[in-house]
Amino acid sequence: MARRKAGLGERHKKILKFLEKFQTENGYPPSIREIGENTNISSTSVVNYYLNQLEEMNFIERESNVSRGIRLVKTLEGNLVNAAQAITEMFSVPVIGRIVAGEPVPVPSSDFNYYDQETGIDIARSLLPPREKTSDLFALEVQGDSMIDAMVNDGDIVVMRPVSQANNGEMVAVWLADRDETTLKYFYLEDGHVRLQPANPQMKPIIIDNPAQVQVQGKVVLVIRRMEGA
Amino acid sequence: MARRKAGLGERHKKILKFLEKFQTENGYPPSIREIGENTNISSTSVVNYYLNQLEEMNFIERESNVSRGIRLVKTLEGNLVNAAQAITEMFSVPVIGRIVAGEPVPVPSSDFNYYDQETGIDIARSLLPPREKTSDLFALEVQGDSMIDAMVNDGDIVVMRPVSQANNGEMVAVWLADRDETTLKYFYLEDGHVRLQPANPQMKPIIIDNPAQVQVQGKVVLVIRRMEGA
DNA sequence: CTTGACATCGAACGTTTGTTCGTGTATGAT
DNA sequence: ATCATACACGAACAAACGTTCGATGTCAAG
Repeated sequence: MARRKAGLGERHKKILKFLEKFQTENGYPPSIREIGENTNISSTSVVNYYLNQLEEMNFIERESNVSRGIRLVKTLEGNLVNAAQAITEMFSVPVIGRIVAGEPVPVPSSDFNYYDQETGIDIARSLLPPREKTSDLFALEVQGDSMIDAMVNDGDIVVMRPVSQANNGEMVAVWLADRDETTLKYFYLEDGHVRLQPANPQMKPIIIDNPAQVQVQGKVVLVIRRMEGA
Repeated sequence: MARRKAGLGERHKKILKFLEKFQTENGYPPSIREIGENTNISSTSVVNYYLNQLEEMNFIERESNVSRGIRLVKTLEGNLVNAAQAITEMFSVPVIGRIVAGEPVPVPSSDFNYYDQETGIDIARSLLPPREKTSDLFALEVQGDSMIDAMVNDGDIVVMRPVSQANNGEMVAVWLADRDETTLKYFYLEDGHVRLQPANPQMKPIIIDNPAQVQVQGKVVLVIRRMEGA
């Protein structure tokens, strides 16, 4: 057969693809024999030969004399596999519904089992402050243009934590019963009244004299806007 | 010693924490002996005993007679470890600077080596359409209130792909030389002129008669807003 | 035509590794 | 006091596993 050009040959690519697939599906790497079985390589020494080359080319790292001691460093697509991309570094938040102006936020009850949800949105842990807990979060999709003053578009995903009391400066979802309206605003309790400050600095705040009329339903921790057709 | 209440004992927790830590650091799970060595359990059968219990409680899954055949299902914090949280499912985009109204977008040159960047933002692959490539993306942090009409706040992270030509309906960063201004708008080329449509539906578009005056610098694929103090 | 590099392979070996067994202690229930 | 269960442990064993060796084939360069 023709000599290998510098770079990946067919067998390299097959092995690399299999490594990614196996690790994704199983949560641990394959053995030398499993790699061979799935790439039509009948000899463990040939698999070893190719793994050594993938290591030289910085696609993987190997630990000597360790079973399944293969760590992906770079994918076939060229993306670095960051050590930070670990089990605890990404999590799913269930998208449990829509947020619209005319209805209260559908805050899940505390015993709601999110994990049955098929729809969720994946979030890198590093997008939240280290002290923020990742449990109990839920996400809502914005429907309509009613949250413009919060700088939030139709279709945006708002990730929230259920709270019933807010601290000053936090962006919260509040239900204003006398207006039949949910709104997203920065919350300030000052001099016995509530100031709900829009994110858009060109808009004026809502002043609520009776704080009891403000039902805080959740605190916004993240907003994600995906571009349609991007 | 006292009988175990239903739920996790001290040794369960130590083992679970070690599993998370080892997998994060090594890219593959530990062996029974490595678990024992790091949790002060001198016997492989005791480690086996506890792993079986963790499996019963749905924290892990095990493959019989497979070395390092342990798959984390749930972390100590209670988060599900999703199969989607795999090597290729999260990646980093370098945050290479700021986007401000008065300067062109600092589009990186095509041979820029992002991976040396220490600052990056982690993004779940699932936030982008499946056909969107993850290479070549870069991120900018918005500085100032000048992108309000794009519904983008000071401090938001805008993830972009360098392009010099846009398709209709895509949100792009364009540099308007005659105005000395960068703006984020939805791009439409129609009847020989360019319509730059703000994201805020209450604002009017910019009409540019001479399309040559519109320098498309990048296409927005994602916007992320983290809440300060969240 | 010869040589060296690369690729391929089976076999053997020793180490790594998980499972099983038997034993002992402590505790709560009867 | 007895029994059942949980917890703890060392030892032994066999299978899983990675590495090494020697052999063979192909191809490009000289």
